[in-house]
Amino acid sequence: MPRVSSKIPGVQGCAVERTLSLIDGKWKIVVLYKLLRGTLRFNELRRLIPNVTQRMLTHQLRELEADGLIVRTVYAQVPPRVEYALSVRGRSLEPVLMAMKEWGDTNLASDEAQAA
Amino acid sequence: MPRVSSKIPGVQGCAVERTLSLIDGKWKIVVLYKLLRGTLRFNELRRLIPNVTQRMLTHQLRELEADGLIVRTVYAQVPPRVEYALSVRGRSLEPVLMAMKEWGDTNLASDEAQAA
DNA sequence: CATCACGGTATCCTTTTTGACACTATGGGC
DNA sequence: GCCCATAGTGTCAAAAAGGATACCGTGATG
Repeated sequence: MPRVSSKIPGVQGCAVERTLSLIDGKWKIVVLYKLLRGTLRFNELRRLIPNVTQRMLTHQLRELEADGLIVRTVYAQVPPRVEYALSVRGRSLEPVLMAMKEWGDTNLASDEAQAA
Repeated sequence: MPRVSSKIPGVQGCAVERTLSLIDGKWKIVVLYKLLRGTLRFNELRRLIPNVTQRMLTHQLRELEADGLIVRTVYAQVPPRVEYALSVRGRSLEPVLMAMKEWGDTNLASDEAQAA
């Protein structure tokens, strides 16, 4: 991911870039997507997202949390119980996710090389 | 960037991920942004995007072209003249870019740590 | 003759990101 | 006593992305 490019604040397009930097990361979007439907526990996410490793999932969740997009709730139990949910801010990303989904659905459907 | 994660097609959220993979890359979004306003030549883009190196700009433009988002037109002149413009497909990304911009404008404005 | 602008390439190196794999603590079930 | 599940962490290594720098050919300009 880009991870914020220009050090100079105020550069045009900065908002877009910064937004992108928050949802970039190989699994973040999927995580956000899954969470749109409701709170999930760590291993539920793991099962919903095949191929993601524990380390990666943890890492992405930590970044999403640090960016204030999700909320992590730990229940002091044994066995541990940790729940992840979208924060208000995270849920506000829904239009962005949806715009991307719609674009993808109509523009990436079945074919690959369709320039214009 | 993620660059497409799951090999298994049909995974939910795939469209979003693939869309993301197209606009990821440290400068792609800025390039697309600049091109929303009209055709630009290589060095015009360079001047509009401070900090980008020639190598990076070329690279990003090539990927955008390969993905069918922009169109590259070479005029057989000396000195060379190469123009870049959004393709129809590229322009159709406008809602996505705009959704990201609006989100960024309202959610990243001035502050950083505002969880919820 | 030397220099500039154009639109790149080629090469090398560093940083960032991702992945594999092992390991941890606790309590319950068999 | 041994294994399972939970929700991680730590270490190491590979791969990908990004950046710095130098170079190319041409024609006009000085």
